[in-house]
Amino acid sequence: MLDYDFDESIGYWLTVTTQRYHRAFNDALVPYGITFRQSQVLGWLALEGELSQAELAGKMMIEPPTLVRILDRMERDGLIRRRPCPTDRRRKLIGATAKSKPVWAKIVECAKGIRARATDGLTDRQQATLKTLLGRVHENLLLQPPAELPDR
Amino acid sequence: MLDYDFDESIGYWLTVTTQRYHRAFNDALVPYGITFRQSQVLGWLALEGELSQAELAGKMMIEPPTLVRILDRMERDGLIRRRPCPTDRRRKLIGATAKSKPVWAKIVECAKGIRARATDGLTDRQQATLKTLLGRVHENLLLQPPAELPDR
DNA sequence: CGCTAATAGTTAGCAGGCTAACGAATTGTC
DNA sequence: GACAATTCGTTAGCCTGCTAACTATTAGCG
Repeated sequence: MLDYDFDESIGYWLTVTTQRYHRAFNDALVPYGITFRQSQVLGWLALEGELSQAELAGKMMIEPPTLVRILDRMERDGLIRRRPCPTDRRRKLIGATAKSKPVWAKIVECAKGIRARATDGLTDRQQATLKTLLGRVHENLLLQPPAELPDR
Repeated sequence: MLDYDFDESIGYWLTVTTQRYHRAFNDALVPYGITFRQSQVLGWLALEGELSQAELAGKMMIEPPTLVRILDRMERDGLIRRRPCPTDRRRKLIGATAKSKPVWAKIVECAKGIRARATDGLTDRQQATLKTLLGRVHENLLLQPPAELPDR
């Protein structure tokens, strides 16, 4: 039996921690009928104003087809609006509706609450270290996989 | 406009880093026709031998209904076997098939490769710190959410 | 013994992640 | 100006995550 201890792996800890984080976030958002990803869409729109789907997908680091259905649901629920771009008929501009404004206020509350829970007992310095280390791992994995060696 | 900077949030870095990790892992496993979660199933079976679905779900930290379909696909592909438990007719014991053995060897290779890529440039001490901090965040979020205050 | 409670696995339904492939529109180039 | 390459949004199909609700079985307790 080949041994590989999942418990010792960075991947294991990334997986379970992120899963917990998303679950906590989504649980906290249930009363407002919204999800983690949907809240992130509203977050970017609040920061940047109208964005095309490609721009939004880029900022959220997800693929465009993934975003399409998230936006479909949000449009169905009246949280966002798709508007044809006046200068490029391929593009659609995504904007937050008036209905989403009060929801966004609640999201910020939830986000701060979850963050406080998540970082309980960690110093500011430790939190900064965590972000730095995660950033490094992220960057490492962004690079192309090592060139295909003619292995075997 | 309420401001909440996603880029500064621990949740943001957890999300994007874990996503990259899973994508890299899944990409590396494509040649073997298997996924990250499926490889984890084989990992636990290699470590522990036969397990019931509830035990397996517990170790993988996912809900039983999520595991059911993962196992359905693995059974369809001949990687695992479901066997009725002789002493408890509710339970089914999950075991790895002979066909999965060579696949498991490949998985270990992939896992080590991804881990090496992910931790490139990090000292052993930094890797340990990362795991410790992730463990703390995970533990924090495992606790019940703060008792419902009669807010508003 | 018998009834209730708890447990194991499943199904259904929803949200989200990906790739491949496609039509419509724009850009670039000759 | 016309044709190829690129970009944008979408659809289809697969895998993974959750909760709620169901069946079958076992455990607990009077």
